[in-house]
Amino acid sequence: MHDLNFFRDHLELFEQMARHRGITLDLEGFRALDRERRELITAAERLKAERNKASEEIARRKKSGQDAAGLIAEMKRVSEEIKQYDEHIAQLDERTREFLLTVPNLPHPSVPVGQGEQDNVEVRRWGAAPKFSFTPRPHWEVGERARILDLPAAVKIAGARFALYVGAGARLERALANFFLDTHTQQHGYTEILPPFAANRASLTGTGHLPKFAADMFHLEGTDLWLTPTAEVQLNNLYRDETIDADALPIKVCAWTACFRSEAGAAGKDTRGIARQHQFQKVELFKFTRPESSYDELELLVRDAEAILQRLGLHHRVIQLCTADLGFASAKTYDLEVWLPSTNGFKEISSCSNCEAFQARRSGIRYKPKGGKSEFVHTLNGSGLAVGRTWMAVVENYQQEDGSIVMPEVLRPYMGIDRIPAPAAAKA
RNA sequence: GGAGGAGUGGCCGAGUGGUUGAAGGCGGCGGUCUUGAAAACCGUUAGGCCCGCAAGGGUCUCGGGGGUUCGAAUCCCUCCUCCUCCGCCA
Repeated sequence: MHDLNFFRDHLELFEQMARHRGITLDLEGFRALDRERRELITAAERLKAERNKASEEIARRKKSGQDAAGLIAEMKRVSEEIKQYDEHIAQLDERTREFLLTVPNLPHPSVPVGQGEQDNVEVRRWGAAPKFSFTPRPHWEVGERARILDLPAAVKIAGARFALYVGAGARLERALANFFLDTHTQQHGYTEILPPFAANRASLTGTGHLPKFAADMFHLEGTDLWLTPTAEVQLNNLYRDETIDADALPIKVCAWTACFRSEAGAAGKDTRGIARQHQFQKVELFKFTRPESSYDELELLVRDAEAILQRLGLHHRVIQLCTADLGFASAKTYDLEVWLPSTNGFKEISSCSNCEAFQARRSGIRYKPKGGKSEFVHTLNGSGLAVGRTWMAVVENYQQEDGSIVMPEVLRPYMGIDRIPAPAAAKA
């Protein structure tokens, strides 16, 4: 959310932002609403000042035994009037807030202006696509042959867009999550958090998931709880409505969680395999930083996520999103895309964003510099990485002609085996 | 799930309808003193919003929301959180 005063004073900035993001903002409506609201506040406060003065006078008169009945009667009328004003103002406040909550963040000047995905910019590539002496199979075929993935069972238990892993497949999921967490905590300096998998309205509003994206989440009926769509929500809200000690910054935390997404509007997209699920695991990276260092920290965050792909030996590239593709709360985003042989292309596996003070303002997360006034921190988040999609990438990139899957070196201690055996040897 | 108790400023802690945005203490900041420091002493020490070029003025905030009243930290309702006891349970 943007600061109301800043928004009012820089409408031209927001007009440009809307154009660059390809959205519409009713700025004229805002102007009228804002003007009316301020006029009413001024009028109401004038009456309140009058009432406060009169109340003192009443107290004085009563103390000295004088009559105050006339004044009291008059103030009764004034109070009625104030009540009318306050009710009207509350309505306008709510409308202002609702409007402001739907205004996305301003892109950083370094973000390329674009119309859509096609205008994203490739920043760098790492590694090379593996060469196969046979036609590589998609991960669901490899997984079914090796009997480590049972999608029909998941459909029976829960429905479409759920997955069920078996044996070494289940262990691979667990191995990946552990490898991610160990790397980030032991080598990259993040503190591990294991948060609730559900979050309330206030938390989801803080990150920007509510009110605008309610349809993308699973709401727990009859409660104020939603299944978390990403641990970004929980990690951001670790410090909601708190002032962080300046010396503690930057704070780096990471969390493994399940994530739940309704994927409304994604019908027909990624229907085969496990690329797009209602439930998936993810290790999330999150930073609270001082404003002046947040962009340096973003570069480091991307490197932390990339390091995982590199240690797994997976070919990937880094993409900078253009203005039109930028997420609601983000001022600048890099996506990491991993090579998937079956598609002969790249697939998103991580998204790393600097939200600047956008979330911090919504969530009330401040820090107090030495001798200065408290200010909002900057928040950054990134996947490090999506576990299910990494599972896909490992299975596809390390598949062998006989159907076995070689384990990358770094996973072997976690897996206890060098390769997931070929189908013939994989009898259940 | 049942029965009680509690939520005041950065922290502790007064305050039960009328100059209380809130005593006092601690902490923080500035100063006096000191070669320096400590101690002592003096002063200072929330934020949001509205009007205003500014200086400044006004208003709101004592867990959240609502109500009673001319006036609420103080009375009433409701919700949330924490604590104690009982029950249940992985």
